[in-house]
Amino acid sequence: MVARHAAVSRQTVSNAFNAPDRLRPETLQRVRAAIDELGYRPNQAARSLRSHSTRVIGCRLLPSNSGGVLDRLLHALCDAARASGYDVLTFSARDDDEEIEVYTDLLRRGAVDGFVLTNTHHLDTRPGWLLEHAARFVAFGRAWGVRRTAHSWVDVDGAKGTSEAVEHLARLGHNRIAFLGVPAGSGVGDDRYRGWERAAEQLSLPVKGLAQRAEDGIESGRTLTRRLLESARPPTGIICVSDSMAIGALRAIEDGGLSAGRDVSVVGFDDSPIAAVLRPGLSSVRQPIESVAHELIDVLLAELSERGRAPARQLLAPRLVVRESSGPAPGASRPPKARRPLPSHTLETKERKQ
Amino acid sequence: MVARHAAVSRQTVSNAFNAPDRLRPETLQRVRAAIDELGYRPNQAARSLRSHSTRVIGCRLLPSNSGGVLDRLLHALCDAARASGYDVLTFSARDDDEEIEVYTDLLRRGAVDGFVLTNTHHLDTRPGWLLEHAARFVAFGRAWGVRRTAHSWVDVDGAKGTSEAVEHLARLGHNRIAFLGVPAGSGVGDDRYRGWERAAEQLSLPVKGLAQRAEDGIESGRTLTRRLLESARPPTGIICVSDSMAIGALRAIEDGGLSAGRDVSVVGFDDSPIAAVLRPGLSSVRQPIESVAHELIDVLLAELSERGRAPARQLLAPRLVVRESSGPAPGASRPPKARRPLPSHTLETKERKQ
DNA sequence: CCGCGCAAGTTGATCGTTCATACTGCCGAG
DNA sequence: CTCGGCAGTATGAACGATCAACTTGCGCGG
Repeated sequence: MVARHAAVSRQTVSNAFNAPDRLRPETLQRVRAAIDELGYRPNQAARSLRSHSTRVIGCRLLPSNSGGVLDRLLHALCDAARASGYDVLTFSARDDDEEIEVYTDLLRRGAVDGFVLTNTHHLDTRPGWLLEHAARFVAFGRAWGVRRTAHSWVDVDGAKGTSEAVEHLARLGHNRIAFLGVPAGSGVGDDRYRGWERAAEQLSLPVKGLAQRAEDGIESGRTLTRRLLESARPPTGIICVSDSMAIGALRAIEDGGLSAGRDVSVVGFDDSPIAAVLRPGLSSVRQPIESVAHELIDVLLAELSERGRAPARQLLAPRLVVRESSGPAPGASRPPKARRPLPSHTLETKERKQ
Repeated sequence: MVARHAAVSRQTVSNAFNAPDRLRPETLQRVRAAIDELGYRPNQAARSLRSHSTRVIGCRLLPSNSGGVLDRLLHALCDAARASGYDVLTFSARDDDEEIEVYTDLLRRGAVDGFVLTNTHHLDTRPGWLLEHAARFVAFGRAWGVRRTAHSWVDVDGAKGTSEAVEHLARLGHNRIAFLGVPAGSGVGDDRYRGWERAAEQLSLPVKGLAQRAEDGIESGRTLTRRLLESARPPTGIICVSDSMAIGALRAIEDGGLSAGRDVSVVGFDDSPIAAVLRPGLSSVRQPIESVAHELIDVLLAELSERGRAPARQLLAPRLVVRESSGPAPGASRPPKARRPLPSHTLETKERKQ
């Protein structure tokens, strides 16, 4: 400890970092001056060894198909973590089992204090494993398919997102609004489906035959949309569980010689970078990823500091980003409720940070 | 050290990890059995403290605008690092100065052994700073604008990529091939420009007035392409420094009532996920990011193990991914050299891993 | 028969912190 | 005047591995 440059003991320097309120202001200032002068930073390894906390958080990289959401999350996580004096260690894994192997390794080696779980899904084995092994973690995504969640999570209210999408289209005069979803059983998909269903029922819009489901993907979206458009009473608005589905929907609309945003409106989910680049620009529900990251870190740090605290849950609201793929319903020259400019949704100008 | 379960000393267990060749095979096996049985892993903090190596590599997250390249790189880096017993610690930074601040912090705290530099650019201050502070690192990207590079790097031969794009279009019968670039001075942009120029001259194709430059972006690509198409002798092929530029080019072609891939062919650079999703699909030069990541890790580990070794340089070749945006030149019913199926370029089927 | 050298494994010290506890004044109550 | 209590600081030990130096056993040449 070279910082006896300040004529104090090691421990006092240590306290200057870890418990500054225990020092007399005068001493603190002297120690801080010495620290700055010498450019001293406590060695991480020694600190971890003694205190059994590494100040590192582990996070699996998602497969890149998540449409830029992971990218934003990781950025925001790193920022939020660093602001609290933590670092983020990333790893990739082909599947959940491999992820658990990495957990085992990192925990046994004492390389991380806790984890941020991403991409939680129905019957996810990871939370149970982590609880069993007394690891600290927080999930981005609720514990789908589990009766009582015993762990902390932060999530985005997908139902609210699709509800708002329905309301948005309804305000534009649409009265047959379809939903392109994924097969029942996926927590996220069911959540978004319910938002559509709930809003449609509240607005007395039809739902029968208007919900189509298939595996996520552009081709799925295209096929399902073609089917919808060829039906006896085709919808004029389509809300999609993902942007990929929505891209497929846009294609099917073009395929049918129709114009997206004029003849049929489409809303996607996740506001992936592609959404802003497509023509027409894809209206999409954007998750407040930056806030999610902050909450994740907050919750995880609470989890780390207090053993055995009650699990925290945070549900954040997404926001609809309106682009050209959603427009007034055909024939509705004066849409019922949209005489005033739309209040709750913002028109996007260029790139808008959350 | 609970692993005296094997009736040996601590140090022998340590050797089983760090120098297995020093143990008698028989002993080694006994120790390994005990390790497996107890699920023991050496504590990272203690190991780092004593050995002054953390087995962690720092890597800045790039701003997400890099069109998916960073995402792939990070995945591959994590995989390659883990395969060599290292972990990757990520951080974000708004600019190079902030990045250097993080370097300072991580190095002083002894939290990482070295860095992978991404997004190197003209007159980059980071390599100099790192060299000056005796930090180990390897750059993804050459040291542009510096006479003698004193550090290791791995890069992709951008000139080769654009050259191949020119050859590809030439084989399809195009004889006026333009280039959309960024203003001179950016190393990457100049490199890609030279590839176009070199190939065009070798094939005796005109270059005069066919190279247009502006800041990277969709709108730039659109403007430059409009200008080209309105010129006296418009090109039939356009090679772009980036996919964003190429997207702009596609739009300008549509704007002009032309068909991309039939009337005018377009080739982008980076093969961002958007390229496969656009209609027509965008032909694009794909960087071998996974190989880059492996090389980066190899070079960095060599750098870590041998102090003062000569800097390593690796230049890898990209590969053109052909999609619908590049087709036979209009009027060239029998393109000169393409009677046989194109040999060196593969037609993409769905998603192709590098 | 001695001693040298090498292979295989052991031991004490050490890395740079923080923990637990002990010390030192100083103040005020008894 | 003494002593308990407290705030502020100092001291010894410990965290769990690796390093460097030391032991032990064995084969082999002189």
